[in-house]
Amino acid sequence: MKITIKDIAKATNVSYSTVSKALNDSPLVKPDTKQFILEKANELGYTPNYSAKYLVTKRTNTIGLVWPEINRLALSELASQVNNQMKKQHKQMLLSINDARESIDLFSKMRVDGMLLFEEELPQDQLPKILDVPLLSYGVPTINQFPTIGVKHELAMELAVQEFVRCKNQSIAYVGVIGGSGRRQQAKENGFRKAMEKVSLEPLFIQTGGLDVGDAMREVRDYLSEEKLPGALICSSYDIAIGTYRALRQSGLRVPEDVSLISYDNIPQFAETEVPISAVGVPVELLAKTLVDELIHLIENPGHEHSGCELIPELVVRRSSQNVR
Amino acid sequence: MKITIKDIAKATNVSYSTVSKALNDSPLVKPDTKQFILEKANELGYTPNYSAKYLVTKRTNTIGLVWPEINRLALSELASQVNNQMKKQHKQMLLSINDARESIDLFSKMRVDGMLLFEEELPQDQLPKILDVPLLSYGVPTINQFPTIGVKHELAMELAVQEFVRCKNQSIAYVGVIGGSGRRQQAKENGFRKAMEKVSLEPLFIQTGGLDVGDAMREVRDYLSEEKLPGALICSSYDIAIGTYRALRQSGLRVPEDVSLISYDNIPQFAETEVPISAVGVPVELLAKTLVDELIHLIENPGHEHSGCELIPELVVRRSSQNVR
DNA sequence: ATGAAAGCGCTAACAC
DNA sequence: GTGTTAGCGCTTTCAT
Repeated sequence: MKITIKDIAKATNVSYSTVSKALNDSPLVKPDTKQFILEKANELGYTPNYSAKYLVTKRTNTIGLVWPEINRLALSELASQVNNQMKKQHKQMLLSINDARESIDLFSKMRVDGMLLFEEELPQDQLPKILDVPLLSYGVPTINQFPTIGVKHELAMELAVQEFVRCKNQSIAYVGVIGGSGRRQQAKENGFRKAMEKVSLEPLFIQTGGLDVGDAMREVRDYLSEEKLPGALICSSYDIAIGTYRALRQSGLRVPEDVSLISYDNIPQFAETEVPISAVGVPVELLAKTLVDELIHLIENPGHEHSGCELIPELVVRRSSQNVR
Repeated sequence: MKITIKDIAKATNVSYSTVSKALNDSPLVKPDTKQFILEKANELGYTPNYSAKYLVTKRTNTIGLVWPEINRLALSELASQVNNQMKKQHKQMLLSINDARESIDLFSKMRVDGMLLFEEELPQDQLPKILDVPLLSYGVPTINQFPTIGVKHELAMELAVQEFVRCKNQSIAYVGVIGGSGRRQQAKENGFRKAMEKVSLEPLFIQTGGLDVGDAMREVRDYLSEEKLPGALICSSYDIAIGTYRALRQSGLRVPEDVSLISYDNIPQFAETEVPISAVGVPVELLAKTLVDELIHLIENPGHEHSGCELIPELVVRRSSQNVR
């Protein structure tokens, strides 16, 4: 049924090793022969078998992206940009949207060249400790774990808080998952606490319980019905910001006239909301490029584990925070 | 470096064929031996090599999802539900977010058991005609192409138009890509034309040019600045609906008081917008289940190609269309 | 119940 | 330049 190089060999009257060389564009094959073989291969509808190839080369040229939480826009944008970067490096990227354990397991068995992990709910220490495949995590760097690219979340939160303070906002709340198990979320929350401490303000919190747009919308709405709303909100992600905004609008509150907003996640989509939303975070292209470069470094220099780094976030001011109280 | 069954064989003093049997839980191996081998394998950190396995079994138990447009929420929800269904069927799902040609190519070389294609911009006839791997498309069924699961788009548009008519809306516009090359979008557009014809109303159009939230927001905003807005809008997808809604709000228009809205895509997220949005479409779980069942059928009954079917859409009325004019 | 050996499709020495 | 061959890690007859 399936065409193999042996079939091509038969059809062209050369040995199958010559076919192999021709297909791999080896200089050891006479151009005419090569040409002829290639044509025949095409004609027969030959599709190389990557499994067989891998078995001898030990390279799949494929990397796996472990991405359990598929519908978070900021990560979707990151995934997309990572994919572009990978293409530039001639690596194929495959995604798995099962939970981290399962995905890592599958990719390991597939023998991808490397893996990228978007950390979310699952604490890193629940993952397999030893792995034969290099894995780079986008999360929170720690010792004795996978190499990790992180973000200086404390600095991000400082930038946001300082901007609010500059605009004379004293009453600042953090909207997001509080006390959850996801390490990126924990880091943001802690960053906020420390940033508020630095300016001697009392940190306020709105617990969303989850990371979906709907979680934020529900919880902010409930909060509004019971408590006095702070004048300034720092949302922990794009989706949280969208949910928060919707809840505010439902209650007739205007942004930035009644409430100022700054969100975490530095992605262009914030410019395209009803009211453009100010944001802090590492620019997504930079994040993508760093992740890809670092992973490829890891693949090509095994053992050379430097445990990762933390990138510098930036503040992008848009309309949602433009109101001096 | 990497542990193979031969290493386990050595460590347990059995032949590697026995190890193979033990690892595959064959009844031909004595329970004690099996147990011992399994323990040793675990201890050594053995990870099966799927490539080698495939080479002999011709099964990867893996299906590939070709999904070029990653940040469309409705498709992201569908992908997620498809993944769940696959898990139930003990199939691993892998995604590729490169363009359709490249993704299909990669999955073919990987010899996945089957492929699922979310059709979008690329017309189906630009894809390879013969494929050794079964491919099921989510798009618009046609003869002489891949088997395809579609939607009765005309009926969907009828449901929407009729609902508007029932609420005394005479001025109805379709918001989406007009005259594009994507077949799903074409089908929606045509469905709208026919549905309007049936009720003898003049079809109006707002061209978004693209499928992103931002495209819709920009174009609807521009439209508003130049033309009189129709009283009722049918948005072609979730993202288009969100963009449209944002543009309306920016212009101070209220939904449904000033404008009524019904969107294509039957996903639960429509209940969680600022104003819950009415929608038509095949319920996403049904769509997911049908796609998975049909693909598995295709894999297990090669040659038995029935060219696909069109599912029945449903109307879900929410607040965005609840205004009798 | 266990082992020996063939072979899946391919690459990479090495020989000619 | 081209052919021969070993072997990658595994499953699967077929012997024992």
